[in-house]
Amino acid sequence: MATTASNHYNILTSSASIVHSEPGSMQQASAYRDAQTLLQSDYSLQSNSHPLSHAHQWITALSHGEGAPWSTSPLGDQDIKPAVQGTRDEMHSSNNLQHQHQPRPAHLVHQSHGNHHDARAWRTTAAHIPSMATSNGQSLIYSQPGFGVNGLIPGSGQGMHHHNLRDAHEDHHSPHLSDHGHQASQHQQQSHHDHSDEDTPTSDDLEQFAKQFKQRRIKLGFTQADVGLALGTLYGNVFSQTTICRFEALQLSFKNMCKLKPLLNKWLEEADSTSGSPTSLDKIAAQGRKRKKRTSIEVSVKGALETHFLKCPKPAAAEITSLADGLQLEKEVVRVWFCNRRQKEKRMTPPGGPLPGTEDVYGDTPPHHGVQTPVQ
DNA sequence: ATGCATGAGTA
DNA sequence: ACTCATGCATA
Repeated sequence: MATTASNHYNILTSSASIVHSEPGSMQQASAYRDAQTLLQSDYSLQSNSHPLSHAHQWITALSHGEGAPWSTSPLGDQDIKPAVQGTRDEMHSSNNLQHQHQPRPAHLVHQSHGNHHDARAWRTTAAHIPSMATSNGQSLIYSQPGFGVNGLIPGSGQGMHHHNLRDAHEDHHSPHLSDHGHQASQHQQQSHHDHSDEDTPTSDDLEQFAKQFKQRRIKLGFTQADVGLALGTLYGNVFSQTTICRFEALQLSFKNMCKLKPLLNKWLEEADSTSGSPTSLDKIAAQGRKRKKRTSIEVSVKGALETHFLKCPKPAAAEITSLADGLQLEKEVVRVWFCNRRQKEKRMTPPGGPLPGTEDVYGDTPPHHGVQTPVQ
């Protein structure tokens, strides 16, 4: 095993620039951030080559037992996003990249499981009409006075103010799922397009937005990390470079994308209105937690795991144990691997391509995906 | 850009 | 023990 995975927990390794900041002085670590920043900018400017290309379709089909979180979770559905045909869109702050998605015929929702009413697929292959059109305006961005700068407040005591709004659900939206792919199943749409931002974007919307977002962000000279921090000063929610990156690459769940979009949208506005503000920021010092060192799994082992995943994406504890034993990995590592692998499947841009016959062989975890989306 | 990890919320 | 949102650390 090549994994450096010895049970070795260390505190803050790497970047020596980060020293322990004591409660009160959280202003260092800028060196670290800067380094990251530079690195990021570099990457960002390069073209991201991704073999991903296609339209996405997430058929969220949950597994039997655990399926159907939409009906119970406070946030309602997870990936079900019935194609909205409201022909309304937003996010045109200053671009002309929008497409117009016209009412698609109900995304052929074909759920097959008699018992589970979950599988719903909504493709977005739809024809993007290159004309902008967009009948109504949008401007669902509400700016609140108080923050002049786009989260890039120089030294404004932005030390600590992050109230978690972790559960910012988009609420509203009827959880009733009519699995029938009958067209005309159009309902539950906001009937007021005045300003409200309570519209559920379509996958296309998100895709377009993400694309534009990245574009603007780069033009404005911000790194993904910058944005993450800015969001913190704007909303109180700080996000990491990772999250911003995933947003841009559509590597988040649909629900997550929807949640982040408004925030990023607002930032974009602020950002380009204040395109010329000093950019001083600091990192919220939140260290001190021991984190297990990242285990690096050998490629061969990874292959084995992948194989098992295809056979059984949701192995039982016992199975995990034996698997771990066979691969000489910690059980926990294997368990987490599967969790992450499953989560990966649920992203907007699922991994792997059209795998031949490896779809629903396990009939439990319905396949959702089949194609991917072009990410830039 | 991504792999492995953490933790809150659930079932 | 899983899902989900999120991030540190790393390639």
